[in-house]
Amino acid sequence: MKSLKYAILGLLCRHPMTGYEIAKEFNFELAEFWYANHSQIYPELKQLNEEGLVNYDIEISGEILESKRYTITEKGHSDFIKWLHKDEKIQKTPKDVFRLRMYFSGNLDMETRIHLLENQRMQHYKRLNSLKKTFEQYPEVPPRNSDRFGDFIVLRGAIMRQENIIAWIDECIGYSKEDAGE
Amino acid sequence: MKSLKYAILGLLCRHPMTGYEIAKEFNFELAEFWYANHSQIYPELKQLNEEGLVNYDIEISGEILESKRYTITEKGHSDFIKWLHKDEKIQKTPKDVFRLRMYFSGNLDMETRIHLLENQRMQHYKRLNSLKKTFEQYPEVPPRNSDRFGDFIVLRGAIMRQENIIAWIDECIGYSKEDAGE
DNA sequence: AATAAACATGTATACATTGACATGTTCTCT
DNA sequence: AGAGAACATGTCAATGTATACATGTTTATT
Repeated sequence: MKSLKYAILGLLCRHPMTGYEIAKEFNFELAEFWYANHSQIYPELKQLNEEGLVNYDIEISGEILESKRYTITEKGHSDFIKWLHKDEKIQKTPKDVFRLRMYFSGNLDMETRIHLLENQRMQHYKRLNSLKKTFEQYPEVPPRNSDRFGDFIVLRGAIMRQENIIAWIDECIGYSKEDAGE
Repeated sequence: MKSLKYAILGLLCRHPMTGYEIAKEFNFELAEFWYANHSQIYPELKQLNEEGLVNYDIEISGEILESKRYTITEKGHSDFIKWLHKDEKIQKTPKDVFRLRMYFSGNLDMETRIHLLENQRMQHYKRLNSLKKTFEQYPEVPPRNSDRFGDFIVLRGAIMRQENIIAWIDECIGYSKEDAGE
């Protein structure tokens, strides 16, 4: 696996970053498909440094506050590129607690079932809108070789995924309401 | 979270099962949204038994081969129903290694990028077809209160998800090929 | 001047998950 | 009669992840 390793190396390919900045990326922009807390990132950076895949320079803010700005090494870069080229089996479909609930929804009365579905729908809808807002930053498809192209297609994928979940929930609500009067 | 606990209790709500049978479910039918190995299931069943949520009877096959058939207790049932009723925040969007790759695809030449996309597409397409095959078992929507209704909507969701991933990959291929001649 | 938010880095504990180790029985097919 | 698949249950070690613990500085706001 070791995907975190490559997620970090990939970011450092773009430009040098501190652990703090990487953690921020993993909790905002990238969060649509990857995330990690700083408690995972700092030890990982330490290890990558020991393996010679990254170096760092210490920067001082103000009087004494230190931060380590990590730079990818040549070895780190080639490791990353190698990983990026690998053909991959599609991953196991992700665990989904809500689908697990719906799988067992025969144990719920129709009212509760619809309530749960509509609650999820509402939340996914909000999320979709916030993604669409972000998407407005791209009035056109960015150049295919820029970093922004990667950002763009992944964001587009997140929107499509979100719309699809909502469509599924709508279908479920529809099925549940069908002949509900009988 | 302890979702595994409720996944198991939910199955046992339907009818008594052995650990082996539960493991099979988690690696076939349910695998579209949940899975676990037997190495996780057996200890979990042991604990559920200690908590008084399940009981078991020992069955003998042949001469000596023992299997434990687990039954849900009243406490187990009410615990499960309580969990099933809970409103939930939507879960974090799942990690996705392929999207991570595509996020960094600016580092790949166009040929490799399209190759990776088409490879994923092919695999997802196969998966979609096998889901559709399973779906043929449902010529109509099962009764809303049957267990099969849960199976049905979750399978429908899996198909929609799969179609959506393929649509996204097609978009990505389209964007990548656009003005590729320049 | 005080407070809160953001910057900055780390460790520790608990839990979840995977894959291997470990052992044996029963059934089905050839 | 033998082989292989399926049945059946468990443990262990390593890895991955989440949450909390721990400590402090700098910047922006009031």
